[in-house]
Amino acid sequence: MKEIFEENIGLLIHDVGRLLKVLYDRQMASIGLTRSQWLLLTYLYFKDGINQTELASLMDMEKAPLSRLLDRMEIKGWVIRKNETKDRRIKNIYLSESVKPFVSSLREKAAKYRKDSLSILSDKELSKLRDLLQVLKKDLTSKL
Amino acid sequence: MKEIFEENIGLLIHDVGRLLKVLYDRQMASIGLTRSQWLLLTYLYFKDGINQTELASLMDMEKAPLSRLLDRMEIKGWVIRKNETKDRRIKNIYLSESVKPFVSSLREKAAKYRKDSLSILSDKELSKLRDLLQVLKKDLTSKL
DNA sequence: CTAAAATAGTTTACTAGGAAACTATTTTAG
DNA sequence: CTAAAATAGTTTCCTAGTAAACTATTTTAG
Repeated sequence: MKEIFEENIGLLIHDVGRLLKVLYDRQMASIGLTRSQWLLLTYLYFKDGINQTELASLMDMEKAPLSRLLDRMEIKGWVIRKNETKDRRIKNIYLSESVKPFVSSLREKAAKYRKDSLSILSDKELSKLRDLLQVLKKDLTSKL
Repeated sequence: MKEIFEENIGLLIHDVGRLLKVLYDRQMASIGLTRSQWLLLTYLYFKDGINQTELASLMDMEKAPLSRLLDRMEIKGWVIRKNETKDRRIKNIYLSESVKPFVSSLREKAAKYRKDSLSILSDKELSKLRDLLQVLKKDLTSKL
């Protein structure tokens, strides 16, 4: 009877996503950096100074949770919000100076995790999986 | 630069899972039944009277979030907790009488949603995707 | 120029998940 | 038989997501 649920792709995706997240968070617990937080840092690594609306769109998330994520990161001293002078509604987000030197080593750690966590699949399988997920994501996004 | 993230399978899975959930919840909003709640009902449909520990294990979730999910469902009158008389630590979970007649029509609705939401992929692709996800889930579970 | 609309970000209320500490009960070891 | 260990479920604290209402600011239409 459990088979019924193991056939359900939606649930499988949900479960695999949850497992990847839990394993990631455990691995990185020592640094105290969750996956969402890592993702934020990585975006900033490429787009330092981006504003919240653009960042939310890039990260495919709503502005509300991003705002709270930034609160937590700001408290930890990883990022800084700076008001734009020309348009005072806008806040630009920067990696804090103290964190910058660590980001690339964080990225290495995350890359290693990523590789390990998916090592059960061959390169060919991974690329097939990626293709299928990209098609699905695009289609689902259009239905939103 | 966004490409870097579109290649990241972990994030893709996360996004697709989120999208499937949001679309499901929107579709079912009229019934007021979220996906987790639907899943719970479906398990009970097959395993009425199961206890919480077994249910948690079947649903692949911790007992704590299950307990809270049951609280919400009990308030809505969908399910009932009954104490086991032989071992008073144990609580068995039942579909409420008023809900039983609706569960199979809920299941039909959910099946239709499931089919529609994945219609962009062919049967062959879906079965490939399912296979890959199952392998991944099994491997990740073993790493937990 | 000013009132209305749009935009950027925040707050609040909700569901949902994990981890750890806790209570009540039952089982087990000595 | 009793003290310790194990088990079932709950509570609390955290992160994270959606949706909707809100504030402050800027843009736009008349």
